[in-house]
Amino acid sequence: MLDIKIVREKTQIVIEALKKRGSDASILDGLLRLEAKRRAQLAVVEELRQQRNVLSEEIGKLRKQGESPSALLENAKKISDEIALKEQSLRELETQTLQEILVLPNIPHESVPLGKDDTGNVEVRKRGRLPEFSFQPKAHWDIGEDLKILDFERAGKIAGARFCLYKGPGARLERSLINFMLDLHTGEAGYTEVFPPVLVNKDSMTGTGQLPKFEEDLFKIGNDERNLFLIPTAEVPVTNIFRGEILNEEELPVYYTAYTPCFRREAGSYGKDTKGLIRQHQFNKVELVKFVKPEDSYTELESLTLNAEEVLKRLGLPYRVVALCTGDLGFSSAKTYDIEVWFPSQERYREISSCSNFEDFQSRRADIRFKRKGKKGTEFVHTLNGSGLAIGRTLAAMLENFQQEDGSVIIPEVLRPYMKSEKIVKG
RNA sequence: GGAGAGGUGGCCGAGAGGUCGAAGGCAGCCGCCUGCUAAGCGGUUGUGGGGCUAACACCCCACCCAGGGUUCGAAUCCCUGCCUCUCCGCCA
Repeated sequence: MLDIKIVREKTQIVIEALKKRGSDASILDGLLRLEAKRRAQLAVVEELRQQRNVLSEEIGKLRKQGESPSALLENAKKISDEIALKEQSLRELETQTLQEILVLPNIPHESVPLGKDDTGNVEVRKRGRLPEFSFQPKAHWDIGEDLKILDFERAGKIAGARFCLYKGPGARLERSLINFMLDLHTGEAGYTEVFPPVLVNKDSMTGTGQLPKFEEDLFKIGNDERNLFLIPTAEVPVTNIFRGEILNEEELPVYYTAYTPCFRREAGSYGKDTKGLIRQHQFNKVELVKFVKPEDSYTELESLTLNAEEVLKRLGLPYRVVALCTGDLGFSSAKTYDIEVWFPSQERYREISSCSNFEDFQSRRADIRFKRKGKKGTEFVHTLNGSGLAIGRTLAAMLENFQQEDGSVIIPEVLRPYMKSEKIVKG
């Protein structure tokens, strides 16, 4: 959420930001009008409340002196009734203003390249050698089915489309990747491992920006009055760990890493990646989340991205890093790097991690603040997160990049202690 | 699922319809005193919003888990929800 004061006082900046994102800046008009009304009404209500307070105090004093306050009572009653009335309309204005401001996207950082869609994204670096094959490389779903480690058909029977049943070395590989990534991040990189709830309430979803705008992407538990949602990413529960809290300056930065399953409706992506592990309703992910001081957030974004890249480096998977342009930037993000891994069967890079700095956009929504030593008041922390990495996509990329002509798949060195084997073979 | 207890400032803890943003203690900050460590003494220290400012100061409003209600007036009374604790039952 943007600061209403900024929208009010630095409207031009917000208009520019919306334009850069390709959004219609005229949506601000209604908000500004509402906000003006809201403040006027607030002044009215506060003025009345003051009058009431003065009268009430007077009444109290008279009572104490044993005199009758009946003359004042009538007036006080009248003012009280009026307050109730005006408060009603103030509440309505507040609700409307909040609704409008919650759907405004974040302001892109000045370093974000201009562009209107993903064609405007800028490649920042490229690492690893693309594999060369003396045969026609297969798609990961064919490799997985031939090795009998991925069973999409039976998953379809159990749950439906966009689910997968992992078996034998496939299931073990999934687990190995989770453990490898968590071990890596909790090592030198210094992240603390957390394992959060994967069902969360509405406030949490609003805190990180999934609600109110993107409800159709979420699975909702409908037969329970708590109205919980399945998380689409660990970002939600982990960022909300500190919702409504004030941290001490010395506690920052906080680095968390979490493995969780993730659940997405994938509404509106019919026909996209219908085969394979790329787009599933349920998938595993190891997430990186940081809470930092504002002045550090952009160096923290660089290091967080490097932490995610390290996984691919150690696995030996070729990848590139892309800076998303203003038109492709996510709703809550001020700046995002996508990490994309090479898929030989598709002869292209596909997103495997998205590392973002949200600045104070999420922390303002979620009310996560910190206090500087010796300074008055509080400030919002900056939050960041990135996948480190999406497990299913990593597994898919490994199958494709490390496939052999005989249909087997070589396990990279770093995973062998987890897999207890060097190779996945048929049978 | 059943029966109780409770949620107050950074922490502990009073309060019980009026002058309570909230006693007291601890912690923190400022100063004094003391030639050791320590102790002692005085003062001070919440958050958000609005107004006015170049800014500070200042003024006002709100906040004692959350949301409603009663009342001229609620931390205090009533209702609902959430959370925590104890006991019983059930359960991976």
